[in-house]
Amino acid sequence: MNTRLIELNDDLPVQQCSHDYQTNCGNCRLSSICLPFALETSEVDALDRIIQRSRPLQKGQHLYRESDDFQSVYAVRSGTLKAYRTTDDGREQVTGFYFPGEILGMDGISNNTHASSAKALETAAVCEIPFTSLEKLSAVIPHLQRHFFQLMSREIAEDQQLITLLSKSSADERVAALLLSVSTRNARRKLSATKFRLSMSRVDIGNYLGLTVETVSRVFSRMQKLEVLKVDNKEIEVLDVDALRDMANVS
Amino acid sequence: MNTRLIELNDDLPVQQCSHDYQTNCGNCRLSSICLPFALETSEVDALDRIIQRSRPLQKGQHLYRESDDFQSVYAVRSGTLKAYRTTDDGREQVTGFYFPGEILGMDGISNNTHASSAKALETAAVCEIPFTSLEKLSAVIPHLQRHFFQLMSREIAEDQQLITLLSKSSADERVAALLLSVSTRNARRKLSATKFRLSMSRVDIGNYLGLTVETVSRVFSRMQKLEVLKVDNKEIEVLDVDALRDMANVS
DNA sequence: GCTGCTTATTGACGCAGGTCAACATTCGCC
DNA sequence: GGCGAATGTTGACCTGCGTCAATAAGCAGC
Repeated sequence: MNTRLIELNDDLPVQQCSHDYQTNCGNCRLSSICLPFALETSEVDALDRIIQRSRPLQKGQHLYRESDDFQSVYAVRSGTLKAYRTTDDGREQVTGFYFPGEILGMDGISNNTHASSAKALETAAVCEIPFTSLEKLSAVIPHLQRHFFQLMSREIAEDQQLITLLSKSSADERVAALLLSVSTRNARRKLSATKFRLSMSRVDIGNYLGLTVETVSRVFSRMQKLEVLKVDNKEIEVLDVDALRDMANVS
Repeated sequence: MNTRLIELNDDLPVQQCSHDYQTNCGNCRLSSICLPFALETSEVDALDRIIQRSRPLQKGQHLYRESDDFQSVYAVRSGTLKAYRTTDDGREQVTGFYFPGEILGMDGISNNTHASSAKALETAAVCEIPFTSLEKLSAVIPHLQRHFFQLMSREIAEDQQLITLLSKSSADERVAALLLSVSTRNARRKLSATKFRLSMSRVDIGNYLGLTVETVSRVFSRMQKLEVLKVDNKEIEVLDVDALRDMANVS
């Protein structure tokens, strides 16, 4: 199995979309999230040369699938993706959501095989970073090597946080924690921290948090009744951040 | 805060213990688990030179603590350690158990601060691998760089498996999965896959699996009644591996 | 616009596992 | 070896969330 190239539906008309194919790392407004600060211009150019940009994924399309050959990691340029695994008995587990500037696919390095699948939750564009090229470049750009070690380490730390959430917290705490996570990640991209659209469905949220759809829905309703949130389907407005923080049990 | 050196209780008499301080990577019988196969003798020697071996940790001693400065990752030489985080409201979450040949501490790379604490569950010896030295060496030994990317990726993949376990599975499934994990890791070290001593307490097991002590205890009793296990306190004998696999829902 | 399909909400009810409590066993220490 | 503390087991009871079911609201395709 090999899906090195992004799976594209060739039946689609080649539409002229708003995504900028000409963007490179040097002028990308996400580079502050995606790249190490300390990189020099020449180094950014070297990185730019190995990165492949391709046509956006449509909603529902896969970027890669579990057990595909691992060739690349990916940086999200626009849209949202979810990563998920399928258990032996056929159930799905969402392991993460990925927003612009974030990197996914790193779980595939250990076996040369993707350990999870990645699917676009809405139209999404990614930068493909072939891993062998990245390795070679890392050996000569110390900052880049360090950056990738750090990115992987952060993924580990975040997974551990999710483990704690799943192991210890009530339904309210879990949903509150997810909303705060989305909120801070929005803020990092200079978007509103209090008013946003959840690109993922209630099913995905529940799956990610280890809850049923019904429970997620009830928590949203409860939070709305308590005037912590204003919920209009996928549009969320956080009315009381402090109350939300209290519910998530964080300081 | 800085605990670069392993925290030792200096009140203890300097005992002559059975651990071999003279071991190096070249003659370590764990190297097949711990190191990449493809390393040449000269490369192993280079690695050997940066590794620090120190006196064993006593049961209960910390190797590092959450929010300590990150300086090194560690390879377990003997004994078992647990990694855990403390939540904002003071609860503990065990995030992993580490057996001989396994590497821990990698979650500290991203912030230069350990994201978890590590504590010896019994007398344990570790090899300390200063991370900056490792980085420099990785840049000149491609196999080593790849190996560490793979190790971190494996940690991510394993955490994701735990996430799935916590999110979806019943108490029986969780305990069965842990026992199978211990069993296969023992087998990798040429120890018995069916008869072993659990170095962790029931509390730690429950904490790791998101269950209470009582539930863990009940599952053990149930499995004993079903003649899947023979349980004598920490001594476990797996009587029916297939049944255990069934309970864990794996093929 | 209408139609059928997917996604979200709400209510009624049941159960797996948490909580509390009593007791048993093991372990560290003098 | 004996004593106290820590750890493990078992039972009775309770509750948060899952399950099932009915209904409502979005949404894509025509």
